[in-house]
Amino acid sequence: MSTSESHVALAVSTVIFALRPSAEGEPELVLPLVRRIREPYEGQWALPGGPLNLHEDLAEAASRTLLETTALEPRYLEQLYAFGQLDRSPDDRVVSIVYWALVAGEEADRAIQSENVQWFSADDLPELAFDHNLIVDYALWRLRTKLEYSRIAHGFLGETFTLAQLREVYEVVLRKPVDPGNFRRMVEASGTVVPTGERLAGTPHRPPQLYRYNTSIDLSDQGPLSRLGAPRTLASTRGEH
Amino acid sequence: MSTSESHVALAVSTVIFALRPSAEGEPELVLPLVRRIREPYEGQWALPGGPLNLHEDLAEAASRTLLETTALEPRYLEQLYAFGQLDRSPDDRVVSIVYWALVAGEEADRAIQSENVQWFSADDLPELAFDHNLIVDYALWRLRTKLEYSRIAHGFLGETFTLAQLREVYEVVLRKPVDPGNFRRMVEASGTVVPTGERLAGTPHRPPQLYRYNTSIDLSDQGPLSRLGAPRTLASTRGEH
DNA sequence: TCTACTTAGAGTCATTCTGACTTTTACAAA
DNA sequence: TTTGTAAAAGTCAGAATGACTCTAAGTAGA
Repeated sequence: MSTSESHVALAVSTVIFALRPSAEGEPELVLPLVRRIREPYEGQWALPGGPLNLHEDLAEAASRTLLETTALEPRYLEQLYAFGQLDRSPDDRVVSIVYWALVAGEEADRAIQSENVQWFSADDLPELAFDHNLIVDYALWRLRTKLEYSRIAHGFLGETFTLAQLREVYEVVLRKPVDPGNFRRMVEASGTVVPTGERLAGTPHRPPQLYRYNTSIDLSDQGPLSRLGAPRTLASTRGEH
Repeated sequence: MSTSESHVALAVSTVIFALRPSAEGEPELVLPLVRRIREPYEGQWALPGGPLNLHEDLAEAASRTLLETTALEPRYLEQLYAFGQLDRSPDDRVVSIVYWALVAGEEADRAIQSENVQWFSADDLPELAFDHNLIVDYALWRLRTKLEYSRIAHGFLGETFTLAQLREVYEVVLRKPVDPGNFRRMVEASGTVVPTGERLAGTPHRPPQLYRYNTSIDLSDQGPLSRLGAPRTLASTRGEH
C-alpha cells in the first residue's frame, strides 16, 4: 500500500453560518467564502479550509481555518460529512472532511472582509469551486433539519436574548413565519432556555424577558460522540459558571 | 505541505448490522468483527476495513471491505462519521471514515465465519482495538435514532415481509415491545410499504399479508446528498422493476 | 396628561397524533 | 368441532399542535 507520492490528500473545510442584516434591513442567513488564488478554479469562490496538519485534531483544523479566514470563533461546531468522490478535484484525489459552524451575528460584524474573503447570502450563491455548491446545500439542509428537532438556534445569538430574537432565527433560517404564542409555549416546555431575571429596556412596547441557554440540560444531540470532548462549542468557549 | 513520508493515513471501516436468531431462538442484533493479525492490537477484535485505494470511492471502499471479510452485500449503506483523534492509533496518525450497513438476516446466514471473522451480539462486545468500541456505540445510537424517524427497518429483511416481521425488527433493535395495532397504523400511514397482494401461508393462524418496500416514495433521508448517486443501496442492488 | 401604537405574555379551542385496549377474522392443530 | 394464535379493524382518552383572542406594559406623539 501507500503508492509512493500519489496518495490520497486529506483536507478540512468549514461551512460557516451567521445571521446579518441585509441591505433591506431584514436579517438574512449568510456565509463567508474565500477566493481561490491558484489553480484549479483560480479566481472562483470556495469554502474556507486547508490541509490537515499531522498533529492536529479534525475539529481543531476546522476551527483554525475558520479563525484564519474570518477571525471568528464558532459558537457551534459539528462535523458535516466526508466528501471523497473521485472527480471532485480535477488532477489529484482529495478527500475533504467538512464541518459546519454557527457564529453569533454580533461577532460576524467584526469578521474580516477583504478582496478575497466575502460574505454571501446562503440562498443566492455564485458557482463555487469543486463540489462546494453541493456541500453548502447539504449543510443548509442539515441546519434547517436540525433546527427543528434540536435546539441550536442560540448559536446565532449572543449570551442573552429575548424570545423574539430566538424566534427570528427560526423564521429567517426556515423561511417561514412562526406564531409567537406557540413558539413561546414550545421553547418553555423544552426547558432549553432559562430567564435571566432581567428585561430588555428601551423598546417602544412592553419590555421582554431576557433568557440564556440552559447548559445543565443534555440534549444528547450526538449520542456517544459527546465522549469525544466537546467539539460542539456553544457555552464551552465563553466563560460560563 | 505534504510532510515527506509522515503524512496522515486514510482508512475506511464499516459497522455491519444484521438480525440473527440467538442461542435462545430469539433474534438479536449482531455484527461481524475481524481479529487483528498484526500490531498494534494484535489478536484483538476490530471492525472490518482497510486503507482507501487511490481510485476508489469512499462508499465503494466500504462495500469492498464488507464483501471481503463477510462475503455480504449491504441492503443499506450510509456514512457514519470521520474519526481522527490524534491518539486513536498508537504510532501513526490515521483518520478513519466509517460507514454503517444493514444486511438481510437470510444473507447473514451465508456469511463467512472463521477463526478470524466472527459475529458478536451488538450489546455484548469484547474490548475492541483502537477506538472501535466508541465507533460501534455511535453506530448503534444512529441506528436506533434513525429507525424511529426514518424507515430503514426493511434493510434487515428480504424482498417481501409481513408487518409482524417488520415489527420484530423494531422490537429487537429498540429493545422494547411495540403494540401491533399501533405499529400497523403507523406503517400504513407512512406509505413506505405496499402490499404485494400475496399472503404468507402455513402459519398456525390467519395468514398475514406480504409487503414490499415502496421504492417510489422519497423519504429524503439525506437531503441534497442523494445527488451523490445512491450509496444507500436497498432496492438499488437487487433487481427491481 | 392622555391617547394611540406595538409587542409581551397568558390563555382558549378545535384538530390531529399517540398509546392502551377491544373485537372479529382466518388459519392450523388437536 | 373445538381450541389456540396472530391478523386486521376499530375504539377511546389524553397529549401535542396550530390558529386565534385578550390583557399587560412600555414608548411616542398629540
